[in-house]
Amino acid sequence: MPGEGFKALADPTRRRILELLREDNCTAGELAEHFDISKPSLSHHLATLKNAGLVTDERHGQNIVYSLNTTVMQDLIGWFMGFTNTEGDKDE
Amino acid sequence: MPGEGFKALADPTRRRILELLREDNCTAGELAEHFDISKPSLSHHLATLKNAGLVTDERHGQNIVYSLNTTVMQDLIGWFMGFTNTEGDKDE
DNA sequence: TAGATAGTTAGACAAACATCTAAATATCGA
DNA sequence: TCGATATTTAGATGTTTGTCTAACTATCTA
Repeated sequence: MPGEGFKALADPTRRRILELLREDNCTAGELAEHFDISKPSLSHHLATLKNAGLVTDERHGQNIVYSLNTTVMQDLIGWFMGFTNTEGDKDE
Repeated sequence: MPGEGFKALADPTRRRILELLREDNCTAGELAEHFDISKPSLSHHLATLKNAGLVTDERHGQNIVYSLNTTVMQDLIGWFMGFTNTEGDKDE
């Protein structure tokens, strides 16, 4: 189930988008200013992130505002946490 | 720099390999028993994980034993941790 | 309602990826 | 050294991905 999330994180542009949204919610246009790719390409990345559940979008007039979905982020962190403390996990 | 790590995690077979190695070190052959893909395909996945620094390998006679490199795993976790506690990060 | 602005959808294309079979390398045991 | 076993490397192939331009949809403003 979290497979889409991991795939979404594989691209550096998408990771950077998440980092920007961590600071503050942004419109698609504001996000676009940070990258050297076309708006359709950025839109495609946003759709990938949305599909993975990592971001949500909401229209405000002409703009569409994107926000981080921390819940899904937490799920991914949960997977990673299984790899910390491996010593204690074993029956030893 | 952690880009290779994230790309390596994008594939479900590779994530499963990491989960298996979390339990115990394995030879390439032992790992292969858990998957329905050819040995060369598995070897390719292992090379990807090795290239990302997520696993290390060591030859023991005829076998090559793979182990998790928890250090690089921790680096990835570090990236995720930046997404927890976002409220406290802001100047508010 | 017409024009401008914000953003997405459609379609094409090259690069990257996962997979396979066949062949090569490395080690062990007789 | 020869044959068997473990694994990787090479080369080919179909699929997925990231990118683009062109066209479309939605909203605002005059």
